[in-house]
Amino acid sequence: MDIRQRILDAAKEVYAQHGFRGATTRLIAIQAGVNEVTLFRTFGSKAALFEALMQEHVAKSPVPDLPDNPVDPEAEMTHWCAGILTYLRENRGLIRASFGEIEERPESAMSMCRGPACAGMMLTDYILRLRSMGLAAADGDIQTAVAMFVSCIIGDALRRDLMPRAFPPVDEAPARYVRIFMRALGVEVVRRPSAVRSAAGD
Amino acid sequence: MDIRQRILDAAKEVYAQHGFRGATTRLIAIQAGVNEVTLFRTFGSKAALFEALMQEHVAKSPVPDLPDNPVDPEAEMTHWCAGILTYLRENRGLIRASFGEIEERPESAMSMCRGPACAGMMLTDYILRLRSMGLAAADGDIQTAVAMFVSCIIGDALRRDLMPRAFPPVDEAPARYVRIFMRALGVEVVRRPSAVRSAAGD
DNA sequence: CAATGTTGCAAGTGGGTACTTACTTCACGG
DNA sequence: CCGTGAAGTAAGTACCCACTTGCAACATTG
Repeated sequence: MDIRQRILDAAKEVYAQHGFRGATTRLIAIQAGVNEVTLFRTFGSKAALFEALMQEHVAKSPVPDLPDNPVDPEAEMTHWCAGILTYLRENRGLIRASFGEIEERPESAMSMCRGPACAGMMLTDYILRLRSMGLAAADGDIQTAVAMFVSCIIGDALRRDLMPRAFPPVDEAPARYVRIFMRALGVEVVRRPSAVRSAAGD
Repeated sequence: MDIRQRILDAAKEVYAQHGFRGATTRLIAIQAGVNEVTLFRTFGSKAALFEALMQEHVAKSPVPDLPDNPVDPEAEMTHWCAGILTYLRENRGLIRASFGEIEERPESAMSMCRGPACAGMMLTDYILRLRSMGLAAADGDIQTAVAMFVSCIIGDALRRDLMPRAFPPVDEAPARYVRIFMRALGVEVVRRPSAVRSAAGD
């Protein structure tokens, strides 16, 4: 594989585990299987390496999307939620480390926020569509409900390993979160023959 | 003030801003207004100092409580929520830094989790009391709703400064969160002459 | 085969960090 | 007024870190 990419991957892993200060160029080089000097020849400095790392992360953060024409809101939101959860869990270490260094390196934390911010806007739009179709209550506090939902997903991804008993089982979590969210906003459960089977147990 | 306490306070502040590695004994000593040698004479080592810091933090984390006999659930939960939010916001830096270093220093992150875990249990008990009084729906998924609520509060406290537009206004937040939470669990709004005025705007 | 470019290796530089040692200063109580 | 203990000061030790330099090994290409 490309040496540049190998170093970036190594940096990501080491940074997630040890933070910026703890991610020494030596550790990164060892993890990447290259010489430390090669690291400096490729990126110039540790700061430049991490700038490249953050750029790469923002460039390839895949937020799944919600359909423009809702058919089965529960199934659609559950699938969407599961996708985001998976992504956040895979990058758990990176996100946690970045948040922990907000005060010293705000840019990297900002990079991590772009995904959630985007997800929140997508969900808001989706609920507005549901409402205009008469599938959601007219008096729901959408902004707050969405904020809660997004925080909930982030919280699950970042804190589940610390306090596992505080969360519903991994495989049921997305469906359960969506259920609560729907009830809070008065979104009706649509029953149609073609609908994907509900993933939520009861 | 006691020199020991001054060092502890300084360590807390510097740690919140720079993390464990960044919180050098030199910085802490300057912040505390004492000589670096005094720090070592008092605590022995940097590690011991931070152990003491975490112990102190756990010892004095004030989780407000919910009444045993609910009268006005909305007002009571709103007040409780506001209390927790205030506490979490005051310790935002400390909590974020600890979470960021989970991989390297799990104990400190664990210390930070005791508060939220406790809060979740209190809220669960409270809702069960409401349900037994017939004030909450019998079919609500309490565990999940509580998990969402706790994540939501933590998310607000830790991420509001990063993405302020994603949250309801600070002064309205507790009331709004509680409203959504109540609706999700089918908790009825009680109207009594003696009840505290609802803090939630609509 | 020769020139070139990429990588590894060994060593070093300057600065920071945790922690120590030896000495001084100073307030306080007998 | 003298002894004691708590605090400051100065200097040093051993180590780690980002980053540099000079050179050797090797593959690619003309």
